[in-house]
Amino acid sequence: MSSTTSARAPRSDAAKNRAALLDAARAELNRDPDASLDVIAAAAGLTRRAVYGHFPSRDALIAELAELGAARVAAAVDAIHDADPVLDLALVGRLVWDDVEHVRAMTRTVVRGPLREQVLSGALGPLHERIVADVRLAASTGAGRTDLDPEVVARLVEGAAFAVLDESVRSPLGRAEGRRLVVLAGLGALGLSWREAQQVLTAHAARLTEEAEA
Amino acid sequence: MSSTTSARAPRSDAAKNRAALLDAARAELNRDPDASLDVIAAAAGLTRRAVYGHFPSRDALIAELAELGAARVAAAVDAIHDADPVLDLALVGRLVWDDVEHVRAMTRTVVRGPLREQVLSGALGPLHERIVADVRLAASTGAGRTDLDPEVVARLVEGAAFAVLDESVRSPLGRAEGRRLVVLAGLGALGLSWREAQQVLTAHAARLTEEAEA
DNA sequence: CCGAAGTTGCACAGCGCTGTGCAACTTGAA
DNA sequence: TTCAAGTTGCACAGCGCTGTGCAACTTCGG
Repeated sequence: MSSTTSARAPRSDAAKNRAALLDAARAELNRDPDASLDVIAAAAGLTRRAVYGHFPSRDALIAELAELGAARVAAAVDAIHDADPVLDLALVGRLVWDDVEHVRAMTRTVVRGPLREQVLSGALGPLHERIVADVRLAASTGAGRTDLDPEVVARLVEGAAFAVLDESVRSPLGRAEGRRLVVLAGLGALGLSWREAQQVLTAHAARLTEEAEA
Repeated sequence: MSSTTSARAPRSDAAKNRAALLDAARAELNRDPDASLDVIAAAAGLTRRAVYGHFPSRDALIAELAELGAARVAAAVDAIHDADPVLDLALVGRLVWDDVEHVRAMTRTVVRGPLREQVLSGALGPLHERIVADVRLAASTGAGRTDLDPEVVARLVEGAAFAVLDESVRSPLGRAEGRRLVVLAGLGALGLSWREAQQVLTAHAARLTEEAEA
């Protein structure tokens, strides 16, 4: 279109525009992973040219977006722990899902794309370690599987979560629905039977399936 | 490059070159999902220009490759059945893995890319239906989970297999190793505990983990 | 040995982007 | 008001491809 910058504050604070760009990028890339800078800039009320005043390159913009998201997830997950490794794992699943669910496609492209390593071993590194620790602890208490290397099990748990993400992109899944699925799939990868997994879910419904309290 | 087409039969049968192109594409795309026609043609001992004598476009070449692969998988899986849904599912996992394991990356890009729908609902449609049927049957016999829609469970099972595929691309996994993992992950998604899954694996070792007999 | 199918080599147009350079303009801040 | 930071609009180069056109040439099949 004409990209009519009609009712728009073309410039006020640079910082504000920068934030607008990140927001727009989040939204547009969530809609189309290959959205061009033109589209993103327009959605932010700016010109493609102006983007280069804030970010050196398209990749840099996306990388920063990924970093921000990862940091947010890390913070959300870091706020809640539980001594029981099984419940802890379930909690992690729930928290991550809740934090990411509204940008599923964007998350998916980051986690399936070249940024994967950078993000997973960066801000989300501690999260992976936590999962490994949970898997190991669960194995030692007899709740989780002992037939595979904990590191591999952790990957499978993460993979199960990603599978739910895939599924939720393909066939739009409700927020609450996905929340349950993530937990069930994760616990399944941990080695629990489906009845055990369901038991965990119902026994701790308040923390696992209900909407946030505070 | 020089790409010296030195000791090469530049042309004999057209059909042979066509096959060579498909082979080369399989290999090159397995190495790099974005391999150009130049690279593929050179690997087949031909020129990029000659490719267009066999395929109307790059996409057509890749699509045909995907179709061929899917048909092969479908045939392999269709040759073996079992009345027990749990064992049947495990068998499917094993067979698919064995058939696909040597072109993991290529498989991954097809199954994660735009060809996904076309292939999964095409030659592999019956396979999906078989999985759904197994899931449903397993649920009715009490062996599999009944807490989720069979269609969703089937997706999770497939997702678990894809997760193993992902893992096997990232950290090179042995053929036999992956075979076990696929089965275990699939049965986990079906709702079995890790002990039950292991039991299935050892109880039917001949058909599930040992190398092909005939 | 002849014709046709198949191949080569080259040139070129096109695609949709990204990243830059630059002159002109707008706006915030002092 | 003044100045600089920020923005716009435009033009342009570049990228790495894909897909075509065409005149040679090579080889197979008859």
